[in-house]
Amino acid sequence: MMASDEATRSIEHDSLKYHLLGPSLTKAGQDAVDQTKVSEIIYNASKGSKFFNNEEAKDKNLTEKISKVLAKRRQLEQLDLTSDLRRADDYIAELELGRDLSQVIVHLDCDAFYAAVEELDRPELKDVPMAVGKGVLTTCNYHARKFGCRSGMAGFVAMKLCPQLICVPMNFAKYAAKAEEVREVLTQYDPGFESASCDEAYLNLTEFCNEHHMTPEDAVSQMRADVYAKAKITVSAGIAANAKLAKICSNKNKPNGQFLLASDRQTIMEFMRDLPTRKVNGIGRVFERELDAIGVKTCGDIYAHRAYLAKLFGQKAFQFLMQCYLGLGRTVIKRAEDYERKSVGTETTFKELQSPDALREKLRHIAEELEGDLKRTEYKGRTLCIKIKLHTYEVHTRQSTPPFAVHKADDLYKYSLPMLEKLMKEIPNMKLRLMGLRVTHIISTKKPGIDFFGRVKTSSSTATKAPTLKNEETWETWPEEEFEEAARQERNDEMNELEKLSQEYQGQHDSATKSDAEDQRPAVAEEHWQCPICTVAQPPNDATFNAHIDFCLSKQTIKEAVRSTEPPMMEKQQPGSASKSIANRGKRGRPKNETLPLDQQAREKRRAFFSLGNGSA
DNA sequence: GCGGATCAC
DNA sequence: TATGGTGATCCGC
Repeated sequence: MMASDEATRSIEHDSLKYHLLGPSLTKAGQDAVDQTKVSEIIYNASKGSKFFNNEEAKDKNLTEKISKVLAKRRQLEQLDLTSDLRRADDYIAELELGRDLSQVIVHLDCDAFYAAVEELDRPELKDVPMAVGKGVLTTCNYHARKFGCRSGMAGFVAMKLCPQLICVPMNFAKYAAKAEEVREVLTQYDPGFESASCDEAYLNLTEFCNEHHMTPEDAVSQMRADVYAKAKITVSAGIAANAKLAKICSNKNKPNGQFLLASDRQTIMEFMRDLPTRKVNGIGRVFERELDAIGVKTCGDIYAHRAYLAKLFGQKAFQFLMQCYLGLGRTVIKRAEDYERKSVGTETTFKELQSPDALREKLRHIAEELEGDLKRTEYKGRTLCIKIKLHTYEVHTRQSTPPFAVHKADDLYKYSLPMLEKLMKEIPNMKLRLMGLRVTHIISTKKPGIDFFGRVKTSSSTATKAPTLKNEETWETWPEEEFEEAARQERNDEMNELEKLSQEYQGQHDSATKSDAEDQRPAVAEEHWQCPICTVAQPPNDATFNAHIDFCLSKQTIKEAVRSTEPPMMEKQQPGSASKSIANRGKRGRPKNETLPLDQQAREKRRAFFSLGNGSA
C-alpha cells in the first residue's frame, strides 16, 4: 500500500517536474542540456511557494482528466467504431484532395531577438550568459540556454541555474527599431508578408523565386544575408509548402540556419511521422501529455487513433490532429493588419491586495488604463470582462454587457465594479495578486468615411444625415488632418463597414451617460437600439431600418461563408489585429505624449512595441 | 453566452 | 525572496 502511494506520487511529481520546465522546453538551445538535472533545480527552487502549489493542483487535475480520457477510450473500444473510422478516413481523403504543394512558404525567426539586440550595443555580453528582462526572463542568449535558462522563467530560478547570469532590462524602443530594419528587408522579398510577432514573420516566396529564377533555398539564403547586412542580427528560416511546416522547419537549424522541407507528399509524410507532437504550433504541455497518455508521441502516431480522437478531444482537435498527421497547413499569408481584432484588454500584477477600498481603487486605475488603450486602438466594447487572480494563483473571470458600448474609464469602472463586488461576496476575504479588464464584441470608433448607404461622406454632408447630433469633432479627438487620407484608404475593409457605421450614431449617445441615466424611460430602449443581427445601433426610422437589415443580412451570409473556409483550431494565432492600430499610428504619427509618470511611459512603450506589425514600413 | 482552460509569443 | 501581459480559441454547460 505504502509503496503504491509512493509510486503514484512519484509519477505525479514526474509530470509536475516536466511541466515546471516551462512552455518553451522544445525551443532551440536545450538539446544538450540535462533536463532531469534542470527540472530538479527548478523543482527545489519552487517547492512550497504558492505558485508551486497551484501548479501542483493543476497537475493533479490534469492527471484526473487524463484518467477519464483513458477510461472513455476503454469504453469506446468496446463499441463498434467502424463508422467513426470511416468518417475519419473520409476526412483524410477530403484533406488530401485539398493539399496544395505549389507554394513556397517561409517562416523567419530572429535568433534570441532581444538578447541579440542588446549584444549589439554591448558586445561584451556576447560571451557570457545573459538574459533580457527582470522578474521573468523574456529571452536569453545561447550561453544562458546551456544552463537551462529559458524565456518565461522566473528570474530567481534562472539565477539558481546559472548564478553568473547577467540580466539586462528591456528596451522596447530599441527592439522596435531593429524589427523595423528587418521588415524593410522582408518587404523586398514579399510585400505581403505577415508579421507573426515582433521577431517572426511568414512570407510567400513563390512569386519572388519565379521572377528571379532562384531556388527557394538561394532566395532565403540571400534574404538572411540581407537581413544580417542591414540589421546585424541573425535569423533562422524554415522553407516548406505551408505555414505549419515552415514554422517547424525554422527551428531545425537554429540559430542562424535554414531548413528546407521538400514539397512532395512522401517527404512531408515521413517528416511528420517522426515529429514529436509538441513541435507543432498549438500543441502545448497539456495536450502533449494527453496525447502521450493514449500512446501518441509523434504526429505519425496520430493515425492509428483516428477513430476515437474526435470523441476523446472534440471535433476541432480531431481535425487539427489529422492535419498534423498529414502535414497540412495554411498556404495563405496575410498581412498582419488584415486580421480583425476581437478584444482589447489590460491586466496587471501587484503586491497582494485585500481591502475592498484598495481593490476598487485598483479597478479604477485599470479602467483608466483600458480607456487609454481603447483610445489608441480606436475601439469600444459591448461586453466587459473582469479577470482576477487570487493570491493562490487561482484565476476567475466574469463578464457583463453594459447597455451600450463602453470605452470611457468612468463607464468601464461603473459597469465592472458590480462584478468585482459580487466576486468579493462569493470569495470571502478575497486576496488578489492580479486584476484585469477586457472588452470584447468591439466596435471601431474610427472616424467613418463611408455612410450608411455606402456613399463617401464629406464633412459638409454630416449635418444632413444626423441633424440632431453634435459636431463630430467634439466627441472625440482625431489625428492630424494630414493623415486623414491615409486613414480613409484603410477603411475599405468590407467586414468593418457596419461597425464603422454604428459609431456614427452610437458614439454620441454613450458619451452622454449621465443624461441617459437621468432620462430613464425610453432612453435606453431607443438611444441604445441594437440591430438583432450585428452590432449596429441606429435611430428608429423605418426606411433606414429596412435598408440596414437587408444590408446586414447580406454581410452575415458573406461572413459565414468566409468562416467555413477557415482552417480549424489553432492553425494560427492571430496577432495581426494588434498591429492594426499601430500600423495606423505609424502613418498618422503618434499622438502627442503628455507627460506621464515614468512607469506609465514604460507601459506605453511596451504596448507600442508589442503591437508592431508589418504595416509601419 | 458564460466561465474555465490552453496556447503563443 | 516572492513566477508577466495581450490576445485568441475551444469546450462544456
